[in-house]
Amino acid sequence: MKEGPDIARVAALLGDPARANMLTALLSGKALTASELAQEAGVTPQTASSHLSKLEAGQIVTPRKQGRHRYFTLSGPDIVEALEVLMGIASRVGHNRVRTGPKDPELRHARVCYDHLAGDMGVALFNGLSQRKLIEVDLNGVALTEAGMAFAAEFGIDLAALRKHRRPLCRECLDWSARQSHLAGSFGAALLDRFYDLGWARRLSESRVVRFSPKGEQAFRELVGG
Amino acid sequence: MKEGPDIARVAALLGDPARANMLTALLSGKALTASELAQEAGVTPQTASSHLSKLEAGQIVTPRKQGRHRYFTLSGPDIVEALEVLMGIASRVGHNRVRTGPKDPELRHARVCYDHLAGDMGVALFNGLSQRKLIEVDLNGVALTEAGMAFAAEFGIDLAALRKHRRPLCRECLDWSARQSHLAGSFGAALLDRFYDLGWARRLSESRVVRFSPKGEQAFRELVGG
DNA sequence: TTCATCCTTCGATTACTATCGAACTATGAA
DNA sequence: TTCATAGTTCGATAGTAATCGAAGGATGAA
Repeated sequence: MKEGPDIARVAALLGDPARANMLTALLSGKALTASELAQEAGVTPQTASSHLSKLEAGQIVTPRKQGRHRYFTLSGPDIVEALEVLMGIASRVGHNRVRTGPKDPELRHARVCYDHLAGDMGVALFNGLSQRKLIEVDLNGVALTEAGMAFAAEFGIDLAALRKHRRPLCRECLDWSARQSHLAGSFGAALLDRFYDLGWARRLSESRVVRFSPKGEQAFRELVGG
Repeated sequence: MKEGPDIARVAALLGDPARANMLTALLSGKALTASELAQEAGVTPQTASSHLSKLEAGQIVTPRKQGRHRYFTLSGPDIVEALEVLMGIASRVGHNRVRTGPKDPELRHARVCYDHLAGDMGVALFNGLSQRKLIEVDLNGVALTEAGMAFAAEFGIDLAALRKHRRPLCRECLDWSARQSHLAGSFGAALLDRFYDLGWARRLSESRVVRFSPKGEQAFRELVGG
């Protein structure tokens, strides 16, 4: 008997640990099967199935059938945004999990977090840009500086085009392997795209690993180190 | 035993109907007392007290003691953002409440939603800007057009300054009295500020009502109608 | 001091829902 | 067909948390 859109229903769907684990796994951008999600969440397939049907009914995830598998993805950019904001709040208030990340050293080094760079190199990128005063961190979050805008143009990123979309240019995203921030938002995504285009790195198929070429890693170091 | 920041804890705090009602009420930007929040949520003071201590422990709200009252506010801009995103998702998937809004006709006409204009005039503003092609709505949300940027400059809004902050320029916010969208985001807030500065409108103290002067309303109509 | 108001703490109840074992369906492989 | 794998449905259990009545501070007013 109150106002407006029903926040509680949506938030409750994200508010169960098992479901939150599944959704966090889907933040990688990869479509995952019900069994994979069950394992990610640490529950049995039956339980996962129950959760997934709830998430599906609430239009948080979208299923796609393929053979005898059902692949799930997040149902839209607004879901990604919600998860990112919630991660930001959670890390601000100190609600962190104990485990520090995946064992695979390649994953820890450089991987995709939805559409931007995460892992040690993601953190290095964030810190490098920050030290070079291309981005600025304050209480309200992250933003590009004047110098950062000039850099973007020079690096081949069309900021005007990015601004056409609702998505924030810069967002801080806490890295669960390195326990530090890396850069999300449309600018973060655009940077990774440029790395691909420039031949610095490529994404391994069927994995979240981003592999840099020796030349690419060299160039990257100059970018963040200089 | 999983990764990163604990989304579930935060989301669960927002996922209870009573708490969600309180938080939605706080979106007005006004500090509210525990009793007021209890009434907004439709629960007894004891229950509200329990909820509020949880929200406080989770750093979702911040209390301020004044006499024998305790005033609560949302603890940061990230909380506002989270609520707005969740409202967007909820309205997208059709999770809406039954009641359509406050009875007070002045509140329905024009009121503050945190820091931007809501109510019938908020909706009129959104539609007017959209018809004049100053803003553009697509699947990903709302964005300023080229013409919109020119308009902003002319109207005395410094977009470059707004872009310094993380907050998105434009965001759609569902209006619970009119059941239509109005404009949130830093641009939406800046517009309302200009209305104040130009003397078109003022905010009644101790209320969410925005009262336009006759001349102001006239000018507003030209802005959105032309 | 006495009283009223605002809010909290305590305890008991109730209702919900996450969980898993067991059994069932559907798809693909041999 | 027969078997294995992926996923779902059902039913029972258990743990959790929302709720409110009753009682207890704390603050301000008279």
